[in-house]
Amino acid sequence: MPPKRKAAPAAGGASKAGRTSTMSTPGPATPRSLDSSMMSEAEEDDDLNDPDVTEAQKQREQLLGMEADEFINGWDLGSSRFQNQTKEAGLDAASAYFGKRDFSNLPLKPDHMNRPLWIDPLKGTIVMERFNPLSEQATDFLITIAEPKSRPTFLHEYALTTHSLYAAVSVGLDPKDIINTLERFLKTALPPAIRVFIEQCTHSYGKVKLVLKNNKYFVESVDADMLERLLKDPQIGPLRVHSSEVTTSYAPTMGGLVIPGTKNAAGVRQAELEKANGKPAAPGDAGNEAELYATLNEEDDDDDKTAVHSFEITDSGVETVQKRCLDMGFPILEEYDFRNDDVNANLEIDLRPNTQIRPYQEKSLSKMFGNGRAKSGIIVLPCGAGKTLVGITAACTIKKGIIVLCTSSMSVVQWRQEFLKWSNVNPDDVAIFTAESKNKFSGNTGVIVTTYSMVTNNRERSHESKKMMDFLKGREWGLMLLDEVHVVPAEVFRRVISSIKSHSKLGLTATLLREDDKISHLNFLIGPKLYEANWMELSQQGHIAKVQCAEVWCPMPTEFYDEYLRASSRMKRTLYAMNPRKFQACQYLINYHEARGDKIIVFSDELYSLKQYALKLGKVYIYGGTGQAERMQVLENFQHNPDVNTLFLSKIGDTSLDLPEATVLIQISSHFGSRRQEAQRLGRILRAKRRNDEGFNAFFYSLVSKDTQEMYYSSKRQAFLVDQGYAFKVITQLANIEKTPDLAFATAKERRELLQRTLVDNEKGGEEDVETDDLFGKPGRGKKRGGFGGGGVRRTAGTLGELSGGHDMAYIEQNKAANKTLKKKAKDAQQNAFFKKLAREKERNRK
DNA sequence: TACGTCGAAA
DNA sequence: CCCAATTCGACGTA
Repeated sequence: MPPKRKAAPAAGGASKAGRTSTMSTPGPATPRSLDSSMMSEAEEDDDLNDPDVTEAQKQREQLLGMEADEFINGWDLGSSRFQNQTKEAGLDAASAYFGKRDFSNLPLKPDHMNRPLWIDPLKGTIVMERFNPLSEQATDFLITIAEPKSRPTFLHEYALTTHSLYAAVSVGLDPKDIINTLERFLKTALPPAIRVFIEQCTHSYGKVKLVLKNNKYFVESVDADMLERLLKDPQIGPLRVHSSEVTTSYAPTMGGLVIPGTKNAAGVRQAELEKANGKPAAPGDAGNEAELYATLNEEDDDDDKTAVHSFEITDSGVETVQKRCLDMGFPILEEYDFRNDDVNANLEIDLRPNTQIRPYQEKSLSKMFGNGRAKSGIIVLPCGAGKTLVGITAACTIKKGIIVLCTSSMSVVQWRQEFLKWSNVNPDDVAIFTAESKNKFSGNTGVIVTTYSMVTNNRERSHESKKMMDFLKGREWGLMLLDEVHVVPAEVFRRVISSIKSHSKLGLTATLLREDDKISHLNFLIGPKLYEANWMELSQQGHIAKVQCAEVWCPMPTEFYDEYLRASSRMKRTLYAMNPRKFQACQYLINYHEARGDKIIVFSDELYSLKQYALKLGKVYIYGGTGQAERMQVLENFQHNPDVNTLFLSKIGDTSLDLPEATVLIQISSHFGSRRQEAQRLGRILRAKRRNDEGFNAFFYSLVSKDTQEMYYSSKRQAFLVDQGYAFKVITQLANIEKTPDLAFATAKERRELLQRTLVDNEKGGEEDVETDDLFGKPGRGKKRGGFGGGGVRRTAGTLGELSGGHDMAYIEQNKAANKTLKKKAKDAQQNAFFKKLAREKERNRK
């Protein structure tokens, strides 16, 4: 067996590089194989060039494997255990010069040039050279078996995790294929630790299933011993419903399943692949769907007469069982054999004719339905890439009762509309369950769209809601669609999973990121990540907009900086948001992009500065306190009124607004280092319709006050986008900014006033709202921080900034016509009217 | 409309 | 390494 032979040398490969590899760096080997600390003894006397695998070696491998398993499990999913080990092991003297990441002594295969992958011994990640001709194939393969960690232009990093491997098996790969293919693509030998890890992960896959029958959950397995073992488990055993017995039935047969909206191109690709490889590809060689189907259908045929044993568990025990099984190494699968479900009514739903889903949507769905059943799991697509359509297509495939969970009532409405738009479902069958409306569908099955909190809330609720909840809980759903699934691990939301029973769950999100560690809970709450799109690839293919990202560094005028240094953290926030240089930069960018005809959204997490900016620039804004009607009005105008091109938003815009299309995004205050927020905001401009225009770019600016905490946060926030392949330019000077018409705070005097007003307003709690331009009245709600009045008027040293400086480190070439503000008068008139209307509205709201 | 509860954020 | 305290927003109910 070739893999074994190759793997054996790899065991010692790195740690003994000096002896075995002709091209290794002399001296103590620095980069070890994956786990030098635990392998070194075992390997010490290996003859690595021995072509034969001896029995002893096999045993040793076995042993290593166990350790390896333990070891890799520790390293799996971001554990620092591995890093610690390598740290402890220490690095040799030479490596100090090369850094820890000198891997030059890893033995390369002779034809390594033709192989795109290698394994980073420090991180245990698989690294792919994107420029290698085989990288396309390798990518297909890797996204099937591993999780993408980082995908900038030239080097992609993937990590093998238990879940990614389970996912791989679930689409029909077997360990041999994974290992062989990996070997084929690797420049270096596959470390045995990884091979064993793969074998172990894949071995126990699919042994245990969770199925829903007659509104009851059953743990099911073809392996009676396995079930026995689970029943004896101290955690799982008690969760069994005692009246129930262990039952036996027969697994159903599979037929060919066609996901609606897909092209039947898989077969063609398969043929091409075989040609490219020069041999018939082994099943799963490159993650090709056709192969997967083929493999599975074979298996299914074998499965025909397999006995299945099962026992019932309590509803509340589901999560525990899932978690426990995962911990024990038998991840419990949820697969819904919806085509053979004749208990639940079929839903009359199909994609509208001529709806063609995009290749990556098809790919992600084929992961879900890869074996003819519906697997639970998560699909990660950037915003604007059509997550909704993926969900709807899944619904149209399953054709059973569908429940959709969203984060806000806005997106509830959105989802319903999308359902009506993309499918032929009867509008009466798509019901909404929110605070406003609590309708059931007319027929005996249908689609329910609701929010997490509606379903979660178990406090006193209105009679209507209660009835509705009973309804939701009392039936079996075919598919639970979880929008923005990254919110689910929250303690409250996870209750949804057990209270509403669904045969399958599909989580959708743009960013499977949280700043806490709860994201891994999704693996047992919902299922493995089935697919994650590559943002760069999608934007190259024109599915999402190309984005220019830039970070604009705005110096702080000295008087501001002085205040900043001695301010409380709260005030610091306000101060660096109110930095007049930042304001100018913002004004400049708005000016520039409005002249180009862009629609601009400005985000500020800091409410005070949000309002100040918006008022000073005469732009509309929305924040949490903005009434519903006003919001709609502002959004409406932003969308359709050619004279309202800039919209200021608080973090309300992150989740709970359905924003119209914008092409430019400016962040003036982005306080926390939340990668998710950054990504989500970027997503706001990805759906730009003009994206297919030649050379069209969307713009993403992050305004950062120099030498403040913001710099740090900013880099943290960007981490995710950088991993997605976005490059952030740093702009220190905006060309001809001083020529901006009506440039604000151009004089030192104005800046001092701004500073003082900022200090005063924020000190005494700001309920006396800003005198000037108070079009919107004071905030509708929200208690202000107390604090004693008296607004200390601070002394400021008026120094003049140097921004008007001579050299242009120009980023945007100033377009001559750019500064011609468009139809300024008409605009002013119209906007004034608009503002007045809003003011009236606000006034009315206040009463 | 105000209040309470809850989540996210580092 | 974990926690704290704070802020803003959403939502449901009264």
